[in-house]
Formats: sequence, structure tokens, C-alpha cells
Amino acid sequence: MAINDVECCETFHTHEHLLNQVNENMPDEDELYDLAELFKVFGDSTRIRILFVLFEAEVCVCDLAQALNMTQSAISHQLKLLKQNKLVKSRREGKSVFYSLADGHVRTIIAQGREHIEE
Amino acid sequence: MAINDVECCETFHTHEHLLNQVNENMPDEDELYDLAELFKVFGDSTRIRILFVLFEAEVCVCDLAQALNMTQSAISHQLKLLKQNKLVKSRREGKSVFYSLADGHVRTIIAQGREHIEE
DNA sequence: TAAACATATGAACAAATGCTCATATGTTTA
DNA sequence: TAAACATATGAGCATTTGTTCATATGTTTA
Repeated sequence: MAINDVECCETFHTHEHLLNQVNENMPDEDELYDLAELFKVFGDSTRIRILFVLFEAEVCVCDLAQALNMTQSAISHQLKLLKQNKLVKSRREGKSVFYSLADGHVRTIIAQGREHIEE
Repeated sequence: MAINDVECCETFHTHEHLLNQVNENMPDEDELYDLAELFKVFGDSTRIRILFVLFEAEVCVCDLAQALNMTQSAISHQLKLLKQNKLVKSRREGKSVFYSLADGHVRTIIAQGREHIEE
């Protein structure tokens, strides 16, 4: 009896190779964690709204706060998260800091998400 | 003075059209909420692991629990969430319920996420 | 039909999360 | 250099979330 054939419905031991196949293609723990962290960032409507603004233009924190009708602090906290996960990048110009999209994956991921919910 | 030119850093009133452009392309509140809800589902490593198993095969709850070394209850709760968001579908066969991927967006979204974190 | 098996679900609890408030840091200007 | 402006950040609080435990529901079999 294989090591993974513990009590379970009958289907499992008929697919002994399944566990191996799963383990082969399953990313390691670190990547799974990072993946989940990344999608968590997309999992908040405030951050999604920020990204939609950045789809249009590079804007400063103050503009974002005003465009989304939220406090500067709230926006700044969220921008930090977005930046940590490399969804946005920033550039200082005098007193202001301008934020913009970091790369194209952001658009693709959100586009796929929109496609999915519109079926 | 335009209606949105309240106190803010000087950049904003020089881009009066920005707010309009943002508002035009910003999805409505409901879609933003749904989008965030969808990505929240991807934002947990247990659910991501479930999806990776389903990338390989259609499996029953018990097999999932065993493959991921988690309780049947925990898996079942997460499957409910995945199903509510139409990432997986299910089919009963006797005592067992088999789960599989609902559509291709799941693979695309996760693939894009992996690409993003591997730069 | 009773027992066994497979899955689903509600309640509860600890951990994580998003916002607010106060304040710190960084930059420009008077 | 002091004041004003723009942004960042830590603490606190209410809400959300993922798991466990107990148990309910659904299906098959003896």
C-alpha cells in the first residue's frame, strides 16, 4: 500500500500517480504565498479604483485622493501596498510624488477578471 | 472655477479633463465590487493550491483534502467560495462530489500572476 | 431501514485587513 | 530658517476572513 493511501473515498488510490503529478506542477510554498499576496492586492475595490485611475494617467497622491474622494492617508497606505507588490512605481517631482503603472500584467490581470465576471 | 477644483496640489486643476476621463472609463460601483470579490478568491494560498490540483484533474473533496493535507471541512468551505465565484464547477457521482475548473480565465489569471512575480 | 460514507454548513475564535487620527518626513518658498 | 505644502507612517479600532468543531444533509449498502 502506497504511503499516501490512507482512508479516503475509493477514488484516490485508483489514481496513485495523481499526487505525484500534482506535486510536480505545484509551485513551491514561497511562490504560492507570493501568488496569494499578489492577488490579495487586487482584492480590494479601493486599490482597483486606484489602478483604473492610473490606467488613464500618471497622477500624484493628492490627485488620486481627490479623484476617488478619499483621504490622503488612506490612499497613501494603499499605494504603499501596490508599490510593494510592484503594481505601481513612483517618481518624486518637487513636493509631489507621481504614481504610474509598473507593468502590463496589471492591465492583463484586470482585463481577465472583467471578462470572467461578465459571463 | 470648475466644480472639482477644490484645494489640492497645483497639478489637479491643470488636468480638469482627467476626472471626466477617469469617470468615463471607471467601471460602475457594482462591477468594481465584483472584481474585488473575484480577486479576493485568488488571494488565499489554500484556494490557489486547490486550483493547482484542479489544473491536473477532476477530483472529489476527499481527494483534495488528502492531497493538500487539510480537513474535509476546510476544503469544503473553500470550494463553496470558489464555486460561488464560478471558478470551479461540481458534479455528484454517488456519494462523492467531483470538482473541476469552470473556465479558462482561471488558468490565464494565475499564469499572469506567476509571470508578474517572476521578474 | 439502519449504519456507514462523503460532503455541506453554522457558530465561534484568532488573525488579518482597511480606514482614521495624529504626527513624522521631505520639499519648497517667503 | 520658519512656515506651508505634499506625502508617509504608526497605533488603534471595527470589520472581514480562514480554520476548527460539531452536526446536518445526501447517498449507498448491508
